[in-house]
Amino acid sequence: MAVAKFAEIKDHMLTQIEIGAWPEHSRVPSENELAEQFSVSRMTARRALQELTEQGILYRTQGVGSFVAALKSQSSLLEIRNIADEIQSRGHSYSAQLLQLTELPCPAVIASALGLKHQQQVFFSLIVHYEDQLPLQLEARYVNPQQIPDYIQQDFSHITPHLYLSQVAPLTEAEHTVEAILPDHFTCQHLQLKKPEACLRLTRRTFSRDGAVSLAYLTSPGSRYRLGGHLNFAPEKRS
Amino acid sequence: MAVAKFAEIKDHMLTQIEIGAWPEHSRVPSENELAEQFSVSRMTARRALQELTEQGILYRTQGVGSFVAALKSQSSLLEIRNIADEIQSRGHSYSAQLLQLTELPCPAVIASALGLKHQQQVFFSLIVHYEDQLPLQLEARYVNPQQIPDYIQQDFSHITPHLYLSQVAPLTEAEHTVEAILPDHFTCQHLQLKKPEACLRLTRRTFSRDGAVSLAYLTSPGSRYRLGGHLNFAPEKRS
DNA sequence: CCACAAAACTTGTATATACAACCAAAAGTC
DNA sequence: GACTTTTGGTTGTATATACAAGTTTTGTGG
Repeated sequence: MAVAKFAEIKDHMLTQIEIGAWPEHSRVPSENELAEQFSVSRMTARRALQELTEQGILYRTQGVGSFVAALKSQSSLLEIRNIADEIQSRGHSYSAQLLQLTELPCPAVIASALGLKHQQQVFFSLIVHYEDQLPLQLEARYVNPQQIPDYIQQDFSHITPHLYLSQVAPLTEAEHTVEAILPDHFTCQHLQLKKPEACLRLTRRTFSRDGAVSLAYLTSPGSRYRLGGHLNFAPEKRS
Repeated sequence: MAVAKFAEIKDHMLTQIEIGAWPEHSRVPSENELAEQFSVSRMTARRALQELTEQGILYRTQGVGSFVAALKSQSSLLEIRNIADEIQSRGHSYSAQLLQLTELPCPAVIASALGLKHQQQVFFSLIVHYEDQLPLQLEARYVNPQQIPDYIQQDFSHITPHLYLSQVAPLTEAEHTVEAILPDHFTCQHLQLKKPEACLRLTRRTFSRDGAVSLAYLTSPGSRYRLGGHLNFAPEKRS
C-alpha cells in the first residue's frame, strides 16, 4: 500500500479546510459518511478524524458530530523559528517581499538597544512574509553594522534575515516582548488590512558573543497569527 | 464501563515507569503480551501503547518492539507568573474584584478542551485584576468540576484562582496561546476602556496527572500589559 | 563455520461487527 | 401548548480476524 487510506482521508479533509470549503466550526462528514465516500470501513474513517482531532484541527462531540476548529497560524513561544520554516512545515507556500534594505542614521531607541551611538549608521531591512499569498508578518529589522558588515549586500528574497544572521553570527541569547497594538496606516497597507485590527507585535533582540546583533519588530495580524507554547512541569510528557 | 480498559492499561504502564520498574529505553510488553495479561484484544492493548507513544512516553519500532522514552529535562523558558505576584513585585498594589462564580452548562469548545461532555456542568469564574486601581486583566476561567469540586466555594478576593489551583492540583503541564484581539463591549467595560483597543489574550490550559483542570482566558489591554521573555542559547551538550 | 532460507515475533493497516453513551429532533401523550 | 417518549444519527469502546512490513532468531545445507 503506497500510502495509507486513513492518510488519504486526512489529506482530503485538510485540503477542504485549507481551500475554505469547510469553514471554521462547520460540520465535517461523519464517520459513516466518510467511510462510504472513500469505500473504507468506519474504523479507518474514524482514524482520520481521530488524528485530526489530536492535531487540534477538528473537535468532536459525542452524539453530535465533528467540526472544524478555529484555524490560525501558530508559532511557539519556546523556540525561535524561522518564519519560512514555520510556514512550510504547515504545508503552505512561503514567499517574501523585500521593501527596503538601506543604511540609515540610528534613532535613539535603536541605538540604545543595540549599544550604538545616536545618529551612527545602522542597517535597516523591511520585509513582508507571505503565507499562501496572504501577508502574515511585517518584519522591520535594525542590524548592528559593526557585527554584520555584509548584511546590506544579502539577497533576502532567498534567505530570511533570521536565518542569515544565525548562520553568520551564532545566537547566544534572545530577548522577546510580546505586545498587542493597533497598527499604523503604513503597516496596515503592507499587511493588506482594510481596517486596522489588533496585531501581535513581537520585539526580538538577539545577541551574539560580542553583544547585541539586531533588533526586530515582527508584526502580525491577530486574526492570522498567534503564539503557542507548551510547558511541562513533570518530566513525563511530550516535548 | 466505569473506566475504559485501554485507560487502565495506560495507567498501569505509567505507574511502572514512574516507580522505575521500567527504566528508560527498556522494552515494555508487546501488544500481544499486554492483550493476554489484561485479557483484552490486541487492538485494545495496541491503543494503550499508541496513545502513550503519541504522548512521547514510549517509542516503537516496527518489527522490534516498544520502549520507554528518555525523560525530558525541563527548562521553563517562558514563565508566566501569577498576576498578583507580578504586580506586587513591581511595587504596585494589587486588588481583585470577583464578578461571577457560578456553575453553568459547558459550551462545546470548553467541553472539548477540558475533556468534558457537551452541556455538562462546569465551574466558571470571572475576575478583574487591578494594578493600583487600574484594571490590568480580565480573567475568565472554566474549571473541571470533576477534578476541583470545591472550586466554587473559594473566596477569590483573597487568593487568585491560579494560586488556589496550583495548591489543590499540582500542575504537570500547561499550554498557552497568545493572541491579539479587539475586545467586545463587555470586556471593554470591565477593563474600563472607553474605546476598544488592541488587547493581549492569553489562553492557558492547565493539566494535572488526571487530565485537563482548567481553561482560562486572560485579557489585558495592549497599552497596559505586555509579555517579556528572555531566552538563553547555551551551547548544546551532546555526548 | 558460513551463507542463506525459513520461521517466529513485532508493529502497522484494514475490515466487519457489536454494543454503549450521548444528543437532537421527531413523534406521541396529557 | 407543554411535557415525555421514541427514534435515528453520531461518537466511543471493544473484539476477532486478516494480511503487510519489518526485524530477529532459528535452522538447514553447504
